[in-house]
Amino acid sequence: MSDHPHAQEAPGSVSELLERLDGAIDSFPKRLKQCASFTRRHLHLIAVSTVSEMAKACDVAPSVYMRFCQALGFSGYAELQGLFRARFAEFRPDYEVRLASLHEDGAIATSRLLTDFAEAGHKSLLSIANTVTSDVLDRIARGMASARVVHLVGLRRAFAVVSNMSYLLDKLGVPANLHYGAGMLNAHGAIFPGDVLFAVTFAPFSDETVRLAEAAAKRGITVYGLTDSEHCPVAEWATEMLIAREDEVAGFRALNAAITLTTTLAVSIRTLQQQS
Amino acid sequence: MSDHPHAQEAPGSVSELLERLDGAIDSFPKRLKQCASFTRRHLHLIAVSTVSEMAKACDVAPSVYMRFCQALGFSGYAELQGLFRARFAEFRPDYEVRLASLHEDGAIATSRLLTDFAEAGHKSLLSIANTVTSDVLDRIARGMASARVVHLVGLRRAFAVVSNMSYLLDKLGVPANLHYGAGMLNAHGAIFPGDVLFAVTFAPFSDETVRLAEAAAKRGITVYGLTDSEHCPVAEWATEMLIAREDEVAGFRALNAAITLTTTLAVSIRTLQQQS
DNA sequence: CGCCATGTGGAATATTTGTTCCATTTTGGT
DNA sequence: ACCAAAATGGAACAAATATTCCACATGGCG
Repeated sequence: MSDHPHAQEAPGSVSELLERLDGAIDSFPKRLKQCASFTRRHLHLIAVSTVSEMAKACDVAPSVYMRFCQALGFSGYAELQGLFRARFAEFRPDYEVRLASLHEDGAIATSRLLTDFAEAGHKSLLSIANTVTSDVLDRIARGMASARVVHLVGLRRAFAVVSNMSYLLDKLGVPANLHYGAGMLNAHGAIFPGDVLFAVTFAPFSDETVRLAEAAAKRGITVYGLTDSEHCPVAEWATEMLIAREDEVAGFRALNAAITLTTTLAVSIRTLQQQS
Repeated sequence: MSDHPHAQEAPGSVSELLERLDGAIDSFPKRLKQCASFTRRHLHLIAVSTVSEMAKACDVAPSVYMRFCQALGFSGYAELQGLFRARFAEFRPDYEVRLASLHEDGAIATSRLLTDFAEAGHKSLLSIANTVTSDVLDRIARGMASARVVHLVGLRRAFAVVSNMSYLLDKLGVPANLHYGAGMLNAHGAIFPGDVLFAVTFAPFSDETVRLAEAAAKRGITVYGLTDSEHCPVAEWATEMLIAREDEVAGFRALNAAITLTTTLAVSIRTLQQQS
């Protein structure tokens, strides 16, 4: 005997929310559609906005946004917002406990792992929208587009990121040079004035990457950095820094934020090329 | 004649805040030091937390955190928080309007790209949760965990995926062999019975990757494939296939789905190791 | 054309959150 | 060991925010 024809459970994850949003949008009246489409595109705002702010952004009354939340199965805005703030329960994550529970049941664990990583991915993507300002990205794109050669360095976990970047820059016709290997990073032999260096390193930071950034900066080369924490030592030598925080699952992190940022960077360069 | 010995202006940017934090931390008493050091390391939490939450995370009383804000020159927590929420004001203008003005300002175009790629990432992650069943993932994980050597092959866009996989397998102690380079893939020289091959290729499919999968399969090697479409020719030779559909933006695709799948795979292998 | 069902937004209320106050504890100097 | 100054945390108060309610508008259908 509920007020709504089909009383639903509240979505418990970002994925579920997105699915419900996509499923329900057609059956919504005008104003709720407005809410749905704006919210869909600006999920990351929910964590840091009040109902009135979201309502205003959607160009509806606060009470309408309230009904929107309820139409999705939430008790109200607070519960919806909780979904996006929940990640920060990583304060005292009882790390050990999660690890233990992870291998207690193998069959279930694998299926849970996938949804956990997908969820962590959603959150990482939200996080870059929140922490990266587009003007930094824009300045880096301009710097790379006009560089003589773009040097890429990233070891271990960061290597996938720079190798992807190398592929993208190549496709765009931007001269790029991927620095490989341990002990082989050679700033003096190959890096010249007018070049830029794009250095990627995640905590714990790779000494070699940091030293290459330092050497380049000291020779007057523009250095851009991509990392996952505010304490990256490359920051000291970099003209611009990008921070891509990744949510973790059982101590492992995927590379969603970093890959998305670098891909955006590449496409952004293309936009610049097309304008000139 | 202020209450505080040196009345300061409130920091107007995150950089200023950090400088003040670093400059003042030594002169702070115990509890304020706690606030400063936790806050320094978890700046990103401020935007989405209440005073009580921050205070609790710092292990101090809310009133202490309040004084901490004031010691930094803010009128209170709200003003400090404003610093981290302020940047989102730029999202307030109606979205449709911004769409039209895409070319007039580079930073706006870049910002639009970032939200588009984040959105594409969300969709890609949803897609794997919907199309990949965990038992396939589980079987691949078991196959890899018990292989003599895991051979990895992926060229061009897929290379970042396999190089990431190579890093992860290495970290887990799974013997892995990353096959590099064009024309150099050599099935006969290095792949032996008991090995498995993990082949990654996205449309348009790389001939060399497909041929290596074929050669391996014909020699009785177990082949696993990861791709982005049902029509991948590797499927013909593979024991198991993973399909990671990626959404595109302006003809470019990030690698969210593929990276998330492979990371899940790796952690899944670790789970198996811990059970035995 | 008028009625009912549904959608809408402003204004009232309840709840949460930020902020201040002050009694008590701790610290450091003599 | 004593005192003064500083720091601390609980509890009261103020402000902001979420949520509900209801009068009004709108659109479909007899």
